Amino acid sequence: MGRGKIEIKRIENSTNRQVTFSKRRAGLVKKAREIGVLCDAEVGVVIFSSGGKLYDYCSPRTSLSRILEKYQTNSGKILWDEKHKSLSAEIDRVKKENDNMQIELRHLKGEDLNSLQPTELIAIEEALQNGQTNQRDKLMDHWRMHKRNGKMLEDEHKLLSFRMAYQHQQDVELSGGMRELEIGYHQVQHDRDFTSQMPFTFRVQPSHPNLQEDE
Amino acid sequence: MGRGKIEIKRIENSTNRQVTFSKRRAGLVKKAREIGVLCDAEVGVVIFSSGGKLYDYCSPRTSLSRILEKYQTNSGKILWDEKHKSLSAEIDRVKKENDNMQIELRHLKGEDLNSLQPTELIAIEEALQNGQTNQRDKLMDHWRMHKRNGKMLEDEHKLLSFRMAYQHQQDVELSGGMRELEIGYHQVQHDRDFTSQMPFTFRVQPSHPNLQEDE
DNA sequence: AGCTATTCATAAGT
DNA sequence: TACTTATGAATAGCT
Repeated sequence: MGRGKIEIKRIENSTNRQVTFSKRRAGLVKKAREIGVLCDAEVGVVIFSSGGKLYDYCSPRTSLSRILEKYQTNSGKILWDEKHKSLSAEIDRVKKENDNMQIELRHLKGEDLNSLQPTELIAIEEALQNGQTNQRDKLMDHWRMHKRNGKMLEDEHKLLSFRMAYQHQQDVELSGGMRELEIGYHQVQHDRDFTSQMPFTFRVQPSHPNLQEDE
Repeated sequence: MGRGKIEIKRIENSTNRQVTFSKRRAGLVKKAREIGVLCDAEVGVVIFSSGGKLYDYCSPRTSLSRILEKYQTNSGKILWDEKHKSLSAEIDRVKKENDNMQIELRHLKGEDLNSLQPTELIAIEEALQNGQTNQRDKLMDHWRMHKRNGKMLEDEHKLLSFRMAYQHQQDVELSGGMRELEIGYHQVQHDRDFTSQMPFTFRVQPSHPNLQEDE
């Protein structure tokens, strides 16, 4: 119900997310109010934005505390006793989530790779490649922006130039490191099915160390 | 929003009221779920039908009790006993840790980079470079081991060869993308202090697309 | 904050 | 009770 259909998943752009949050929060509260009036129901709504800010609504003639009390009675649970258990469970859950993220982070940083299979290593490669592409695009954006605005400070200029030159050097070294592969590659070439699947010409780039400097 | 417009006031016909209640309750919960997912919010909804029956909803990764607890903390309406406070504090601590890791992960994967300064982007670059080096070493280990043991299965052989050739291609492409930098680099060369710090000869590697194939 | 083109939710009808 | 559909609402993308 907008100019386009959207997938129900976290909105990555934080401005859009904030705007959508405001609009939908208003919509949700309106709906809550309407069902209360139309159907003679009691409704309580509590919303925490991702920034932790609290918003709430409850039908007139009552209060959230009263609704909560009624909730306790009706659900047959005593919230405050239950809370204990649920808090502990919550801690466990979040800690587990932490552990998983920790592992993923380690892997992306190249740690604890020993137990991994080639397939898993390749998945990591893909993530890294992807991250690298995005990061470089962004750094290049900075470079271009500064250059265009002509207000790149001396230090920033140095930093960015140096850095991007460094990136290039790293790429060349990585390329070089693959030289050993040539041997293996020739073996592979005998396999027609495989070579026909290769989407590119595989060629090692020599560094041409004897080219003259520019000036 | 139906076959006709309706006034927002109590529906007198009890059958209609009941039907509308069911439909709108479902709609309300759906909206609550959506805002939670889209905007990364925590939502809790409590509804009592006119008959006094209880319905509720709360976002996944939390519980109604936890939401209510947070509500009370935020609204300052009820005092908590110390034990619960400390549990809550623990949760907040762990969740914060969680959020930080989430952010770091996103950054490494190249997401949410817009707000970052060059310095921060460079830190990410270093982590990625490092991870990449380690990951490739490890993959290369697999390759070598299999080759030495002579027991590389056909499929594994293909996978590894193909992958490492792919890596090389990616490196060449990354190198190519840096060509624009030459202009900026020449400016930097005038700065003696800086160039003397550069630990390498920076030179753009052309792809030599017109080289002949082997054999 | 407003403005629409669109998609969505739902009041009636079956 | 559940399904269908004509309509009014909600809202995503823009400005």
